[in-house]
Amino acid sequence: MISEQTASMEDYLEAIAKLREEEPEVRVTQISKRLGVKKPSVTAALHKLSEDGLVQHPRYGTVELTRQGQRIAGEVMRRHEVLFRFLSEILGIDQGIAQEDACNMEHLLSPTSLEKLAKFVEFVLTCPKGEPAWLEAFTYYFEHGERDQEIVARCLGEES
Amino acid sequence: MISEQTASMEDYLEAIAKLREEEPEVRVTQISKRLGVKKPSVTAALHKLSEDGLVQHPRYGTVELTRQGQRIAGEVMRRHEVLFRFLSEILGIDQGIAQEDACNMEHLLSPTSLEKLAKFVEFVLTCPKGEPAWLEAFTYYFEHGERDQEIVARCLGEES
DNA sequence: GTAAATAGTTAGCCGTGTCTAACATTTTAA
DNA sequence: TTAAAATGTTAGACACGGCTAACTATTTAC
Repeated sequence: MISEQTASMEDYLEAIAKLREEEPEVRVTQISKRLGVKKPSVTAALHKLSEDGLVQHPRYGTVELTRQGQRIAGEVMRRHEVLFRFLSEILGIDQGIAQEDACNMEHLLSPTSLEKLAKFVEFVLTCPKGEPAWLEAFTYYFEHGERDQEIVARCLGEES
Repeated sequence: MISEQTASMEDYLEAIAKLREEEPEVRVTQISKRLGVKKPSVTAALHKLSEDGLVQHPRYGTVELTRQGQRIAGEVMRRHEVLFRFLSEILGIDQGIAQEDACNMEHLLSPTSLEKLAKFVEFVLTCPKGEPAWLEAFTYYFEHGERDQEIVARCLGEES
């Protein structure tokens, strides 16, 4: 079966893809360190991913993603990226926490929500004149617990 | 240990709390139907939750949340609510999908992100004159793939 | 070229959460 | 009031994903 990877298997694919970007060879030890799991867990995971046709991994050898594996890893990374940017750049959450939350949620976001969220982030961050005023207004609101009256006035005034 | 419920355990607590709101008595069968799992799974889960002091459940009897259980269930429901409103009311995602995604992610959102997101939703949806213009602009952008020029003009014009 | 260090695997365990099949209890209704 | 239906539990299995201990293979350095 190809469909329905568990969250963890996606984590492995993602880790392998990222390591591959950094180094020419990916080995069990690297994956182990990156994910913070012991080496036997990596071996077991690679075994499973091999069965599913997502990685190639000769005994005692280096790890390569198959085309399928690359595709899935790419999707996971995209979900991560979108979530991370939303959390950090729009909500203004600390990058460390944003990374963590993105890591946790990246396996669960539906395609529908992903696309909407991606567009939303894009929409906000590519505003013709930099960040829109309301984002600044949100920061104020978050920090002070109430609206900045000047911005409210503008908001009301712009009603067509 | 009280800390660190798995996602599933939180699902059970949430289901019990919701059922409790609807009916005076909560039984294994109801939980089973609501979560789409078989009854032995419910029994097993209740056993574990009992051990953790989160539910009370006499053999063959009805299920009650302890104070602790209620507290955790409340937190889960809050996370669900915030995520759901963000997805459905701000991103405009179909309610069914929004419920599903909220269900999946509600166990993973950090407190920091939760509070930020909650404020964000509140900020957007309590705009003094109903939904702000940019939300409408986002819908347009999502549907047409480009900005509504009139709204862009307004956005640029409002720069102080 | 061989011994030590490093890398990787296997075997076997644990905890979580699910299932089915079989059994026990409680409720309902004839 | 007792037989049938509904409800709930236990036992035993499985998949996932993690761990340690012990083993094997490969690499490095002397």
